Amino acid sequence: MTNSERYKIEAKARVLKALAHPTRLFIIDKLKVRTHCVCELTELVGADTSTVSKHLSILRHVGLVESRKEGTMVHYSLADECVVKCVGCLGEIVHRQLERQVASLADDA
Amino acid sequence: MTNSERYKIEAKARVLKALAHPTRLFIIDKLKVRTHCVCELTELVGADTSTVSKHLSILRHVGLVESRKEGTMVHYSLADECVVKCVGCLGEIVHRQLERQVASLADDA
DNA sequence: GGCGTATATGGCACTATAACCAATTAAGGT
DNA sequence: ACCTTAATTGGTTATAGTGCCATATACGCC
Repeated sequence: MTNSERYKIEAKARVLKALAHPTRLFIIDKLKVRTHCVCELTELVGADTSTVSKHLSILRHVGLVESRKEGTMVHYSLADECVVKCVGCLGEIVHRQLERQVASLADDA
Repeated sequence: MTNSERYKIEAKARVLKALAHPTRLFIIDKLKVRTHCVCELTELVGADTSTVSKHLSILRHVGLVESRKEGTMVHYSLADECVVKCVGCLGEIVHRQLERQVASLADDA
Protein backbone atom coordinates (compact mmCIF):
# COMPACT_ATOMS: atom_id res chain seq x y z
CA MET A 1 0.00 0.00 0.00
CA THR A 2 1.39 3.40 -0.96
CA ASN A 3 1.43 6.36 1.43
CA SER A 4 -1.27 8.08 -0.61
CA GLU A 5 -3.53 5.02 -0.37
CA ARG A 6 -2.90 4.79 3.34
CA TYR A 7 -3.68 8.48 3.80
CA LYS A 8 -6.94 8.20 1.87
CA ILE A 9 -8.11 5.17 3.78
CA GLU A 10 -7.34 6.89 7.08
CA ALA A 11 -9.15 10.03 5.96
CA LYS A 12 -12.19 7.96 5.05
CA ALA A 13 -12.07 6.23 8.43
CA ARG A 14 -11.93 9.61 10.17
CA VAL A 15 -15.02 10.82 8.31
CA LEU A 16 -16.86 7.59 9.06
CA LYS A 17 -15.93 7.80 12.72
CA ALA A 18 -17.33 11.31 12.85
CA LEU A 19 -20.58 10.07 11.31
CA ALA A 20 -20.83 6.95 13.42
CA HIS A 21 -22.92 8.22 16.31
CA PRO A 22 -26.71 8.33 16.55
CA THR A 23 -26.78 11.94 17.70
CA ARG A 24 -24.47 13.07 14.93
CA LEU A 25 -26.48 11.18 12.32
CA PHE A 26 -29.58 12.83 13.72
CA ILE A 27 -27.95 16.24 13.40
CA ILE A 28 -26.91 15.51 9.80
CA ASP A 29 -30.49 14.49 9.15
CA LYS A 30 -31.79 17.80 10.45
CA LEU A 31 -29.19 19.84 8.57
CA LYS A 32 -30.22 18.04 5.38
CA VAL A 33 -33.47 19.98 5.54
CA ARG A 34 -32.09 23.35 6.55
CA THR A 35 -29.53 25.27 8.54
CA HIS A 36 -29.92 25.13 12.31
CA CYS A 37 -28.31 27.01 15.15
CA VAL A 38 -26.85 25.19 18.14
CA CYS A 39 -29.74 26.05 20.41
CA GLU A 40 -32.25 24.57 17.97
CA LEU A 41 -30.21 21.39 17.64
CA THR A 42 -29.78 21.19 21.40
CA GLU A 43 -33.55 21.35 21.74
CA LEU A 44 -34.08 18.70 19.04
CA VAL A 45 -31.43 16.34 20.37
CA GLY A 46 -32.45 16.78 24.00
CA ALA A 47 -28.96 16.77 25.51
CA ASP A 48 -26.70 19.29 27.18
CA THR A 49 -25.57 22.23 25.01
CA SER A 50 -21.97 21.29 25.63
CA THR A 51 -22.63 17.78 24.38
CA VAL A 52 -24.26 19.00 21.19
CA SER A 53 -21.54 21.58 20.69
CA LYS A 54 -18.92 18.86 20.90
CA HIS A 55 -20.78 16.70 18.41
CA LEU A 56 -20.92 19.64 16.03
CA SER A 57 -17.25 20.28 16.55
CA ILE A 58 -16.49 16.69 15.59
CA LEU A 59 -18.56 17.00 12.42
CA ARG A 60 -16.94 20.33 11.58
CA HIS A 61 -13.41 19.05 12.03
CA VAL A 62 -13.86 16.41 9.33
CA GLY A 63 -15.52 18.95 7.06
CA LEU A 64 -19.02 17.50 7.07
CA VAL A 65 -20.67 20.67 8.36
CA GLU A 66 -19.88 24.37 8.27
CA SER A 67 -20.61 27.04 10.83
CA ARG A 68 -21.48 30.68 10.32
CA LYS A 69 -21.57 33.05 13.24
CA GLU A 70 -24.35 35.61 13.38
CA GLY A 71 -24.61 37.67 16.52
CA THR A 72 -24.41 35.37 19.49
CA MET A 73 -25.70 32.44 17.51
CA VAL A 74 -23.81 29.96 15.36
CA HIS A 75 -25.61 28.48 12.39
CA TYR A 76 -24.57 25.06 11.17
CA SER A 77 -25.18 23.70 7.70
CA LEU A 78 -24.06 20.74 5.59
CA ALA A 79 -20.69 21.35 3.97
CA ASP A 80 -20.98 18.61 1.40
CA GLU A 81 -24.13 17.21 -0.17
CA CYS A 82 -22.24 13.97 -0.70
CA VAL A 83 -22.93 12.98 2.85
CA VAL A 84 -26.62 12.82 1.98
CA LYS A 85 -25.88 10.21 -0.67
CA CYS A 86 -23.67 8.33 1.75
CA VAL A 87 -26.32 8.18 4.46
CA GLY A 88 -28.83 7.22 1.78
CA CYS A 89 -26.78 4.13 0.87
CA LEU A 90 -26.62 3.36 4.53
CA GLY A 91 -30.39 3.42 4.66
CA GLU A 92 -30.48 0.76 1.94
CA ILE A 93 -27.98 -1.39 3.83
CA VAL A 94 -30.04 -1.18 7.01
CA HIS A 95 -33.17 -1.94 5.03
CA ARG A 96 -31.60 -5.09 3.61
CA GLN A 97 -30.39 -6.05 7.09
CA LEU A 98 -33.97 -5.91 8.31
CA GLU A 99 -35.13 -8.04 5.37
CA ARG A 100 -32.51 -10.64 6.23
CA GLN A 101 -33.56 -10.65 9.86
CA VAL A 102 -37.19 -11.10 8.93
CA ALA A 103 -36.24 -13.92 6.55
CA SER A 104 -34.23 -15.74 9.23
CA LEU A 105 -37.10 -15.41 11.67
CA ALA A 106 -39.36 -16.97 9.05
CA ASP A 107 -36.88 -19.85 8.65
CA ASP A 108 -37.01 -20.57 12.37
CA ALA A 109 -40.80 -20.70 12.38
CA MET B 1 -38.74 11.01 17.07
CA THR B 2 -40.64 7.74 16.75
CA ASN B 3 -39.24 4.41 17.89
CA SER B 4 -38.86 3.28 14.30
CA GLU B 5 -36.85 6.40 13.45
CA ARG B 6 -34.68 5.93 16.52
CA TYR B 7 -34.09 2.29 15.63
CA LYS B 8 -33.09 3.15 12.06
CA ILE B 9 -30.69 5.84 13.13
CA GLU B 10 -29.08 3.53 15.65
CA ALA B 11 -28.81 0.78 13.07
CA LYS B 12 -27.11 3.19 10.69
CA ALA B 13 -24.71 4.29 13.42
CA ARG B 14 -23.84 0.64 14.12
CA VAL B 15 -23.03 0.00 10.47
CA LEU B 16 -20.95 3.18 10.29
CA LYS B 17 -19.07 2.26 13.43
CA ALA B 18 -18.25 -1.11 11.92
CA LEU B 19 -16.92 0.60 8.80
CA ALA B 20 -15.04 3.32 10.64
CA HIS B 21 -11.64 1.70 10.97
CA PRO B 22 -8.76 1.84 8.48
CA THR B 23 -8.18 -1.91 8.56
CA ARG B 24 -11.85 -2.68 8.05
CA LEU B 25 -12.09 -0.20 5.18
CA PHE B 26 -9.04 -1.84 3.70
CA ILE B 27 -10.66 -5.26 4.00
CA ILE B 28 -13.84 -3.98 2.35
CA ASP B 29 -11.68 -2.59 -0.42
CA LYS B 30 -10.09 -5.97 -1.00
CA LEU B 31 -13.41 -7.84 -0.87
CA LYS B 32 -14.75 -5.42 -3.48
CA VAL B 33 -12.43 -7.11 -5.96
CA ARG B 34 -12.97 -10.71 -4.92
CA THR B 35 -13.56 -13.15 -2.09
CA HIS B 36 -10.64 -13.65 0.30
CA CYS B 37 -9.93 -16.13 3.04
CA VAL B 38 -8.80 -14.97 6.48
CA CYS B 39 -5.19 -16.00 5.90
CA GLU B 40 -4.99 -13.94 2.71
CA LEU B 41 -6.45 -10.90 4.45
CA THR B 42 -4.12 -11.41 7.39
CA GLU B 43 -1.21 -11.36 4.98
CA LEU B 44 -2.51 -8.24 3.21
CA VAL B 45 -3.30 -6.36 6.41
CA GLY B 46 -0.09 -7.32 8.12
CA ALA B 47 -1.51 -7.86 11.62
CA ASP B 48 -2.13 -10.81 13.90
CA THR B 49 -4.63 -13.39 12.62
CA SER B 50 -6.72 -12.85 15.72
CA THR B 51 -6.89 -9.13 15.03
CA VAL B 52 -8.05 -9.65 11.45
CA SER B 53 -10.51 -12.30 12.53
CA LYS B 54 -12.04 -9.89 15.02
CA HIS B 55 -12.31 -7.15 12.40
CA LEU B 56 -14.09 -9.60 10.10
CA SER B 57 -16.39 -10.60 12.90
CA ILE B 58 -17.34 -6.96 13.42
CA LEU B 59 -18.10 -6.53 9.72
CA ARG B 60 -20.08 -9.76 9.66
CA HIS B 61 -22.20 -8.86 12.66
CA VAL B 62 -23.55 -5.76 10.94
CA GLY B 63 -24.13 -7.72 7.76
CA LEU B 64 -21.53 -6.04 5.58
CA VAL B 65 -19.69 -9.26 4.77
CA GLU B 66 -20.56 -12.93 4.60
CA SER B 67 -18.44 -15.96 5.38
CA ARG B 68 -18.42 -19.37 3.80
CA LYS B 69 -16.46 -22.21 5.32
CA GLU B 70 -14.57 -24.53 3.01
CA GLY B 71 -12.28 -27.10 4.59
CA THR B 72 -10.16 -25.39 7.20
CA MET B 73 -10.48 -22.04 5.49
CA VAL B 74 -13.18 -19.40 5.78
CA HIS B 75 -13.89 -17.26 2.73
CA TYR B 76 -15.24 -13.78 3.21
CA SER B 77 -17.13 -11.77 0.63
CA LEU B 78 -19.19 -8.57 0.47
CA ALA B 79 -22.76 -9.14 1.58
CA ASP B 80 -24.16 -5.96 0.11
CA GLU B 81 -22.90 -4.07 -2.94
CA CYS B 82 -24.38 -0.92 -1.39
CA VAL B 83 -21.34 -0.54 0.76
CA VAL B 84 -19.30 0.04 -2.39
CA LYS B 85 -21.48 3.03 -3.26
CA CYS B 86 -21.23 4.26 0.31
CA VAL B 87 -17.44 4.12 0.37
CA GLY B 88 -17.44 5.75 -3.06
CA CYS B 89 -19.33 8.78 -1.71
CA LEU B 90 -16.81 8.86 1.09
CA GLY B 91 -14.06 9.07 -1.46
CA GLU B 92 -15.70 12.17 -2.93
CA ILE B 93 -15.99 13.75 0.51
CA VAL B 94 -12.32 13.13 1.24
CA HIS B 95 -11.40 14.47 -2.17
CA ARG B 96 -13.28 17.70 -1.50
CA GLN B 97 -11.65 17.91 1.94
CA LEU B 98 -8.25 17.82 0.27
CA GLU B 99 -9.31 20.53 -2.18
CA ARG B 100 -10.40 22.74 0.69
CA GLN B 101 -7.11 22.15 2.49
CA VAL B 102 -5.12 23.03 -0.59
CA ALA B 103 -7.24 26.15 -1.08
CA SER B 104 -6.70 27.29 2.50
CA LEU B 105 -2.96 26.74 2.16
CA ALA B 106 -3.04 28.94 -0.95
CA ASP B 107 -4.87 31.64 1.03
CA ASP B 108 -2.15 31.70 3.64
CA ALA B 109 0.59 32.12 1.06
C1' DG C 1 -19.02 48.79 32.18
C1' DG C 2 -22.33 45.12 33.78
C1' DC C 3 -25.87 41.58 32.57
C1' DG C 4 -28.03 37.85 30.08
C1' DT C 5 -27.97 34.62 26.35
C1' DA C 6 -25.47 31.57 23.01
C1' DT C 7 -21.40 28.60 22.29
C1' DA C 8 -17.22 26.54 23.27
C1' DT C 9 -13.78 24.30 26.18
C1' DG C 10 -11.59 21.78 30.16
C1' DG C 11 -12.09 18.25 33.43
C1' DC C 12 -13.76 14.10 35.20
C1' DA C 13 -15.89 9.41 35.51
C1' DC C 14 -17.41 5.81 32.73
C1' DT C 15 -17.55 2.89 28.90
C1' DA C 16 -15.96 1.10 24.62
C1' DT C 17 -12.44 -0.15 21.28
C1' DA C 18 -8.07 -2.14 19.75
C1' DA C 19 -3.99 -5.04 19.52
C1' DC C 20 -1.40 -8.70 20.93
C1' DC C 21 -0.67 -13.22 23.21
C1' DA C 22 -2.42 -17.56 24.68
C1' DA C 23 -5.64 -21.07 24.44
C1' DT C 24 -9.31 -23.38 21.93
C1' DT C 25 -11.81 -25.35 18.12
C1' DA C 26 -12.10 -27.42 13.52
C1' DA C 27 -10.60 -29.83 9.51
C1' DG C 28 -7.14 -32.47 6.67
C1' DG C 29 -3.17 -35.23 5.97
C1' DT C 30 -0.44 -39.05 7.46
C1' DA D 1 -4.85 -41.19 16.86
C1' DC D 2 -1.41 -37.34 16.07
C1' DC D 3 0.34 -33.29 13.84
C1' DT D 4 -0.28 -29.16 11.17
C1' DT D 5 -2.68 -25.34 9.51
C1' DA D 6 -6.82 -22.10 9.70
C1' DA D 7 -9.71 -19.51 12.37
C1' DT D 8 -12.01 -17.99 16.53
C1' DT D 9 -12.34 -16.66 21.34
C1' DG D 10 -10.83 -15.00 25.99
C1' DG D 11 -7.72 -12.22 28.62
C1' DT D 12 -5.08 -8.14 29.38
C1' DT D 13 -3.59 -3.59 28.78
C1' DA D 14 -3.56 0.81 26.51
C1' DT D 15 -6.06 4.23 24.30
C1' DA D 16 -10.13 6.73 22.73
C1' DG D 17 -14.97 8.25 22.95
C1' DT D 18 -19.00 10.05 25.62
C1' DG D 19 -21.79 12.92 28.60
C1' DC D 20 -22.37 16.00 32.09
C1' DC D 21 -20.84 19.80 35.05
C1' DA D 22 -18.35 23.88 35.69
C1' DT D 23 -16.03 27.42 33.55
C1' DA D 24 -14.68 30.53 29.88
C1' DT D 25 -15.59 33.33 25.83
C1' DA D 26 -18.29 36.21 22.66
C1' DC D 27 -21.90 39.20 21.58
C1' DG D 28 -25.85 42.37 22.13
C1' DC D 29 -28.39 45.28 25.12
C1' DC D 30 -29.07 48.47 28.77
